[in-house]
Amino acid sequence: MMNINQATDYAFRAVLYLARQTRGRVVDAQTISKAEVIPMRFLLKIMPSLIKKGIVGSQRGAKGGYFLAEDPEDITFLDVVEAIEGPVKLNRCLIDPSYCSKDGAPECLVHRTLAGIQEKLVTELAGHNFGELVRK
Amino acid sequence: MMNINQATDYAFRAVLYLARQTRGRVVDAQTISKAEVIPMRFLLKIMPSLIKKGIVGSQRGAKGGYFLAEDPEDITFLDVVEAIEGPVKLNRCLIDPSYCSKDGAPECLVHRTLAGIQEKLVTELAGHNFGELVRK
DNA sequence: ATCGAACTACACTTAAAAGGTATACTTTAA
DNA sequence: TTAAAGTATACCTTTTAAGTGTAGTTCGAT
Repeated sequence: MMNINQATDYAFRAVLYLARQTRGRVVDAQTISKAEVIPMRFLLKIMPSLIKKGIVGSQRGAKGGYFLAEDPEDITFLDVVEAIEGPVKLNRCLIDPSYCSKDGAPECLVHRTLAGIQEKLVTELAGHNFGELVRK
Repeated sequence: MMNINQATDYAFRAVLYLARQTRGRVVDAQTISKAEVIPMRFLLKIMPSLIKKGIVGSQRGAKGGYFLAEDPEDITFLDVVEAIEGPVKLNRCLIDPSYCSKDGAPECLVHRTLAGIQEKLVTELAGHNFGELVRK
């Protein structure tokens, strides 16, 4: 069914929430959790992935929280997907040919076609950023 | 990670195999299984889904097997994906809003954006057919 | 200094889906 | 009438998804 997972869906919404704040504002997890209806502990678990990717930053301790680390215009849907799920791959074979039961046969037209479709998908994901969403 | 599943991958290859035969030729499961390196019992399990969609036909009994029920030009990647996995949906919310923790709020820009991306993906999948692959 | 608010790390649990296998049955050409 | 071949259904095992628990660490405020 080809879907993004729940964690990514939550991440999109958390990033959009932060993108809507005045630049640099620090918001604590509970506030985001309530506003975006994301289970608190789950949010706390996925934020580090966004941090590692450089999308958000965090401040620990009292009055701590999260803030956007980049300009919303520079954060694409692809960035968030990759932060949470790793590289997009329509088919395992496209990343690791050892998964292919035809063993990465270069003549596999199915996989070559999927590779082309995947490229279009990646381009499309990279074509939407959070600045665009904030302005809507 | 957004991928199609193994069953769909096998289905692509089975359909391509049949598309490469002279039109209407009946090929039994074991032959397809061996040629395309697809576990026999698994292939037998997924073929009925292709039949229900009208992509392939079957003949039971001795000398039975499967054959392509349509012109390869008329069978798209989307057809096969939908036969095996059902409708493409990047996010559960896009099919069933009750899954959305924000409960299908029409103002959910994330989901609206994903809907647009999904549409592009569907178009792309529908843009590749098996006649094209056979000619390559 | 220290207390508590807030993030971090990591392990655990539960449920669902993926992937595959087994058994029994039906159809049909020879 | 029999063996070859697809069909139906149910089962099993492994992996992934989604979420929770526990024990930290950091740091602002007092």
